[in-house]
Amino acid sequence: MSDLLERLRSRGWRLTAQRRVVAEVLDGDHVHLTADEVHARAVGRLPEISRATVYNTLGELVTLGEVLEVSTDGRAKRYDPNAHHAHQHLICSRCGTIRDVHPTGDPLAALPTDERFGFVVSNVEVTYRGICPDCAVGAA
Amino acid sequence: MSDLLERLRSRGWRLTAQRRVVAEVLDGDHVHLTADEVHARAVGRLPEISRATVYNTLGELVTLGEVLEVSTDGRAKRYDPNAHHAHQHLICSRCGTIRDVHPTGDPLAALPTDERFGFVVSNVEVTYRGICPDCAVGAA
DNA sequence: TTGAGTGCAAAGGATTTGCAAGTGG
DNA sequence: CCACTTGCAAATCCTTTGCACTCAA
Repeated sequence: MSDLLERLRSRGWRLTAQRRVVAEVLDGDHVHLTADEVHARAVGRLPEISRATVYNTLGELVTLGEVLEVSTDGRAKRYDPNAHHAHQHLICSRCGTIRDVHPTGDPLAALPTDERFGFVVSNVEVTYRGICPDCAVGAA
Repeated sequence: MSDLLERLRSRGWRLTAQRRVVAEVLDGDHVHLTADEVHARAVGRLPEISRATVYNTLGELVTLGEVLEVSTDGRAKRYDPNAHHAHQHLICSRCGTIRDVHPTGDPLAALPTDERFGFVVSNVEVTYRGICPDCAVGAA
């Protein structure tokens, strides 16, 4: 559902064809794409869109808090459109697939005050790594 | 205490001046340096050492499991010499400083079986983000 | 001795930037 | 209309690579 575009518009975000396309690409699938993959899909809908614009737009969406940046161990960052639900990532070490999983409690509570060293802690990222079922089958 | 070099030697790691220097730099401070920072400090002890060698060596140490690669949100990876103690990271969103903190329980246990989607989960990374005391003071 | 390790410089991939031209509100 | 966006290409940053040379074991 594209309440993403709604939210952006109501925030006074200048809506251009390029930006709409990027938002739609992110909103469509719930996979976690790299900037380049977003660009590739965007080109399918709007052939003239440039890579720079995709980067700009993704950067803004991250700043606005509508999209999350996920740095995997590999090189290219991935973008997670699911920023409004607290969730964590489960990454396959072999093929790189990312799945969203949902925490049971508040993971922030796991850090006791005496381990905070005076930091004001506002956020936790939790990433599980393992082998996905598909890769487990394919493994030697 | 450089049992790091001990361990490496006993694993049959070919010991060169460059490798020793890199290991010493990592072993010395418990900060989390970028490859370039490691190189800069290594140059202090061994002026001819090249960046490529530092990258090679860091990569090997990671492969050997002696050092951990930490991908922060920024660009350059940081290297964590504290690979033998289970720990998590507390990162200052403003200045990028990384501190090690120590988990109370096993964070792997926090992911229930029905949230594992058939993955064989072997590892969790937990990263807390916030503002460190120094930056809190400096903030407007 | 001799293959593993090194340095250099050039290649590589991901992302950013400068600036002229386009366009949404 | 006009400040904000875009596209393009070149630039930048981090990292890897190819290859001749060196050195630890």
